[in-house]
Amino acid sequence: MDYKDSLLLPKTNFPMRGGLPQKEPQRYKKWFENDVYSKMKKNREFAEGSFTLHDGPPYANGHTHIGHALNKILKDVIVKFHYFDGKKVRFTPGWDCHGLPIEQQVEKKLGGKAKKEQKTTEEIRGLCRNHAKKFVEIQKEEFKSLGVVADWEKPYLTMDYKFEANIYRTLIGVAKEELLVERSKPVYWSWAERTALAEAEVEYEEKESDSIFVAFEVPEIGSSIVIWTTTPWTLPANVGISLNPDEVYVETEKGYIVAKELLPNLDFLGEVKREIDPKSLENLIAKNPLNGRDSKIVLGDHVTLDSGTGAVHTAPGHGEDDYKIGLKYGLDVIMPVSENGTYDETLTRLGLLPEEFVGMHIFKANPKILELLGDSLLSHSKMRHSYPHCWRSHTPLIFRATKQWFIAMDGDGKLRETAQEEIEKTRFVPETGRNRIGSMVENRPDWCISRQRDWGVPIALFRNKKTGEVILDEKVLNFIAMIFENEGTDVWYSKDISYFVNPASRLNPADLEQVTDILDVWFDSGATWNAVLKSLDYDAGSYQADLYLEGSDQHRGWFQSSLLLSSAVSKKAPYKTVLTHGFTVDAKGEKMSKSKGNVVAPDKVLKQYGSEILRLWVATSDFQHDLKISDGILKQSAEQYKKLRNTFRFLLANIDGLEKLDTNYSILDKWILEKSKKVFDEVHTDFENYEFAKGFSLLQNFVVTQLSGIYLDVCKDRLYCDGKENSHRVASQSAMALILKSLLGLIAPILTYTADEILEYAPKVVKGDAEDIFDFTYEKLPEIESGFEEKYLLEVREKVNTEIDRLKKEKVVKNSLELVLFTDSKLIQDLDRTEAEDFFLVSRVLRHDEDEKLASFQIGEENFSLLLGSKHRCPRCWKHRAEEENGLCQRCDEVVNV
RNA sequence: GGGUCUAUAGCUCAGUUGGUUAGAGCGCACCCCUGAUAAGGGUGAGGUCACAAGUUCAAAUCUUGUUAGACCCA
Repeated sequence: MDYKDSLLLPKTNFPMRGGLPQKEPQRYKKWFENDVYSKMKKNREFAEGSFTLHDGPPYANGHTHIGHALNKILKDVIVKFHYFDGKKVRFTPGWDCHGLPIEQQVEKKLGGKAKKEQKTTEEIRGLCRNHAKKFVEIQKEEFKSLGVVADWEKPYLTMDYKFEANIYRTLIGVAKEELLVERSKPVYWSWAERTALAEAEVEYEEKESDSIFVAFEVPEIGSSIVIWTTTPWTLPANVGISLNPDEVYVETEKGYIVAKELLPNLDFLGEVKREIDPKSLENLIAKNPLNGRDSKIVLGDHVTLDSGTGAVHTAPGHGEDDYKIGLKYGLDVIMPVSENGTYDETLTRLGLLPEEFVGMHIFKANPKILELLGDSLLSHSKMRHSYPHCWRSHTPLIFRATKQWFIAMDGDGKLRETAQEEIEKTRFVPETGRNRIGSMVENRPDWCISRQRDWGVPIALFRNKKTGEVILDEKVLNFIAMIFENEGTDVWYSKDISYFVNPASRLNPADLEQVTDILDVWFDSGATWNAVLKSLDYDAGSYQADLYLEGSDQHRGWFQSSLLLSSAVSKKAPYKTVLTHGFTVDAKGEKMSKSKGNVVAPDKVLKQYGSEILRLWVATSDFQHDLKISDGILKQSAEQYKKLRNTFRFLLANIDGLEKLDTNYSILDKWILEKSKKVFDEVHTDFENYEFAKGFSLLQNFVVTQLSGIYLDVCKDRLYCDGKENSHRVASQSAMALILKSLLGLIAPILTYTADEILEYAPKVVKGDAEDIFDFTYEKLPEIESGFEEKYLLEVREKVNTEIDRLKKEKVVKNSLELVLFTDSKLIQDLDRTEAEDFFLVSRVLRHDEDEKLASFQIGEENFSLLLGSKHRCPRCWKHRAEEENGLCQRCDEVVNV
């Protein structure tokens, strides 16, 4: 007779396979159509704790890559963790919309620079705006397809009118603190295009230059320092000579000073006479042989001995390093070159060169300068080298000091100091981030915030045409901010100047001119704490944010720009915690690149595996270092997912029909509840500390080995064979329901989709009144003492299994239920008989030893043996407990015949 | 070239203040079940802790160097 129909076999409609790539988009669509983020806000309206994650804006250009996916998934997981933990959460996503790359894309679309120049600034800005808008929408959909829940209906865009106004207001705040200063600084300059260039616009090409060695006499010591340069035209602007403080210099018998190491290459200088410590030369004055002006000897680490003489001609108006060392030693920034690359009147005004040079192009002047050097020119040759060129005109670039706006790090504002103090107060995860940003803030020069570009927030200031003085009157600036708030900043380029002048200021527009520089985009994103968190324009949470979370490259970027602006204006950091993640690399740990062909694209992962697998990959990777991703690694995540999904499925199937909890737990129920609580609590703590990989592997391990591997397996007999209302059975179901419920809340931040799907199939005892997973809160399991001697009993079980495995391989038995376990262990004898049988998956556990053992072993003093049972196989439950052939065992008989 | 960081089984990760024979899961191999079935269970094989020196009674752990890789800067 077939008793299968009399069993209570597991039953659920929850599908074994997820079909994630097909089904995820549908569920996500439903979430967003029902505005799940608003629901989350409403559900926690009166919650006690709160958590603000302030989103760092990705750049609104191009599609998202796997690094973006990692970043947003992590944020989503953390926000949801706090949500399911019962807190009020805020997560307003944002986009960085201004800046050069977008401007370049627009120019490319227009068909080049000439076409672009036919358009007005206003028109260009309109095109940039549309470009950014398009990619905001594209990226938004890509993020949503990862299951990321955020305020997608009202994200912040740095080009929102109100946002632009608040960026500008942040600038006003900086000015108010007297941190805004104007100063000359060398930038890449294309004389052919008459414009400053960003570093991204510089291309290196071969160029032939003059290579000259020039002697600068140092009257005080009666000898000459020899410098080497390939840009003779910069010599008029020379104000210093840099030496490396850690190298040895020598004076030759001919009276020339150079680095000792380089002398062998410079045979025209003669033999060594004596060694010189460069520190002894610091601050001495050499004479520029061109014009007899002073040239101060300074010391700097930037001096290398790769080539030249170890003594570097220093002109702060014409070089980055020169500029920096110039700041340190207070050297003048001299800049005698005009926009189009010709010398200007500065030559005669400062006595740099004779009048005939005024108006002459610098490259044409080179030979004449060489003539003028006379005997001081020790050597001259031509050389070819890689030299920066303008990407458009392909003409050689120059470094040219121009007026730029800076945020002063030191001085009265003490910005550096404030920022450093705030770093101390901030929590960094990992802790090394503190050191990293700290050393950058310690060493960074003043922040140059001006750019000579079209697409950005204008440094909207007035300058008096005659005096050159800049108006920083707050009333004047606030008036402009008000206009920006309503109309955006594009109007700065279209309306007449009088439109912006506050009538109450008594300024005469005719006396003024507008500054047309724009702000560095890092200023934009650095002001998000002000424009998003402090303004009332977004419901984005509170200032300071609980968390900023970005890739580790942002120590230099957003973390720092935000810290500086917030420290400058509000005197504190914008964040309480800074968390960084590493970069995604391939299976070998190398970075992804198109040329290597090792790029993992998010959309491909979604199509092949689904977002849940990508999310699981994030949760199981140690994101504080670099994260490896490859098809093989994703396959592994997919396997883990399957195991979890099936365990959930089995739990659902086993509690089918459970209507009311029965807490008359058996010792095994108590054991798994106690164990689950311990594990879940620990996992929860790990998640709280952002240790997802650690927590998740603990969870996975528990699910595989204890829950699925032991408990669910050993409960099969009672679940299938006991009577439906049997307390033994229902108590186990109850334990499973409790575990399922808690487990759902625990994984919901990571596998939100799956948790939501599971809930659809869950009985009322688990689901309660929840419509979906977002109505859930993680509930800790109750504290239960099982008294189950886990360590010992698991050891016995393992040994029993080893023996049974051997018997199976020897073809002695096929199924462990054919066996009876004998033991004199008091601990096991004291267990409930059924619990013991189930735990070891044998038909009987007895205390009296007999002959004909199939196997025996000892653990400590205690003896165990296995032998074939003397009773018959019950055709219903398959335990060997029936008194006669083909007869039911007592339990089954009662179940079937009552 | 400089700064910061990383390296533990094929893969993903644990590994307390130095202290027994370095752990887990996945994957793999072999076996069982066919009442979780494109599932489930059992057993097992995998590691010179990147490499080399040093400190120590004792090093995956501390120090120095080397190699490879990542980010930032020059």
